[in-house]
Amino acid sequence: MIRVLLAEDQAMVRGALGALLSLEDDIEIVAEVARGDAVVAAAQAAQPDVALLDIEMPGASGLDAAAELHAHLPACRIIILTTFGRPGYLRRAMASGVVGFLVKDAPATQLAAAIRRVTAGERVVDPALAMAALSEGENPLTDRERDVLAVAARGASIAEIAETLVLSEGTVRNYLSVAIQKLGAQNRIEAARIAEQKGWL
Amino acid sequence: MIRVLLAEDQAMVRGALGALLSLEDDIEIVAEVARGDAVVAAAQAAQPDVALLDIEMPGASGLDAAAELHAHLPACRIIILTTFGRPGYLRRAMASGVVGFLVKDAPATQLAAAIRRVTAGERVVDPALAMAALSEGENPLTDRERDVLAVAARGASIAEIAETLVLSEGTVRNYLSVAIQKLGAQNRIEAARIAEQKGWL
DNA sequence: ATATTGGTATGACAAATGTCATCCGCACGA
DNA sequence: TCGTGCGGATGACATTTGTCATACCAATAT
Repeated sequence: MIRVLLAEDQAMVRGALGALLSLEDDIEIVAEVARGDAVVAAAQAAQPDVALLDIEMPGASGLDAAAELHAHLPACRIIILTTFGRPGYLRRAMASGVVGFLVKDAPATQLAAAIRRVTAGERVVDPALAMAALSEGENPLTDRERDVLAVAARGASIAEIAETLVLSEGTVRNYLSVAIQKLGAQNRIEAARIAEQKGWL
Repeated sequence: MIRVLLAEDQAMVRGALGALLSLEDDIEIVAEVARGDAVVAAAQAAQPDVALLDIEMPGASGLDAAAELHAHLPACRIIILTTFGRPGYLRRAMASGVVGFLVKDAPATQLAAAIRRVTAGERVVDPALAMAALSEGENPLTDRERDVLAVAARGASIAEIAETLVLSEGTVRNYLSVAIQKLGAQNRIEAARIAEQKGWL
């Protein structure tokens, strides 16, 4: 039996995925969590062979959870299962010890197949997504540019961003200006959208 | 047997929900679609008792599909199953002949229960969401204000919005200004976020 | 018949935003 | 040790955005 931990915040989706996997004779759900910051503790208790992590979760993102989990239980294979196939996510995931990356758009049958393949030591990544990650190159933003853009994306004004990040307003404007240029956007709203869509946020 | 049509764009979630419901002895999935504009045709072919519709779908939103489906097959009970419990969505759904409204955060067991209840003629709505819809009141935006805000939400500049909607720039500014005030926002980014979050977009 | 409301438009003005040049200090690789 | 890049800052400037008053017309509500 392959022991699987399932981390997904939406209860109905979690339950449904659990039902789907339980239909397989060789797969067993040994833990279910709804928060990113509950993954490691649950994994230490349940000792799963495979952890299936959503990215969008409260507490900590699936990517953060993956890095931490990999550090604590290196034997546990990690598969990211997420809504958005942002190339930037794939990059971060691979750097966090993840061996599988599936998007929820893929057929349901691929899920069990992916679990078996990573258990056998293979890596499982959607080829189209891998291509996109390779062709799009690195995140061109510096850390601070990312920070500023992330706050701006929530509708904050320059003054609010400056206060949040403890910067002068002029500095915030500079970072935003650079980010807008690097991303080829017209204004920060568009810049934020582009960065988010690529998983650079 | 209760005949169910399942409309959800993410294949993996759709497959998982199908697996979950197929475990029930009295429920049978008779049709699965991935696009909003495929719902009515599939329903006419499969004659389901209950249609389970996601809101976020390509082609047409689940709410649009609900209205059309209700017009074509009034006997079919419609349940909206969606990620976001925006009160505005609930309002629109109820006006479109929907009898059930579930959020994906709810426990998986509620899904089959809801299907049985709507089949028995009951209405099923998350009480917390119903309260929110009642307390938040109507969408305060006029049609045009909504249009302008919707385009602005995608990062367009005033000039681009004006071009898209064939308006003068001054008019666009006026609408945005009014929308910002009505929503109690600081700028159009925040206004767009508020409107979207309430399902008013 | 007469307000009122929504859609559209102008013009003027203030505030926020985006751009640019320039500067400082610090860390890090060559 | 010297350059380079990043984090941080300032000041000036042009442009965009947000606000407000005002106006006209069409459709409703009273």
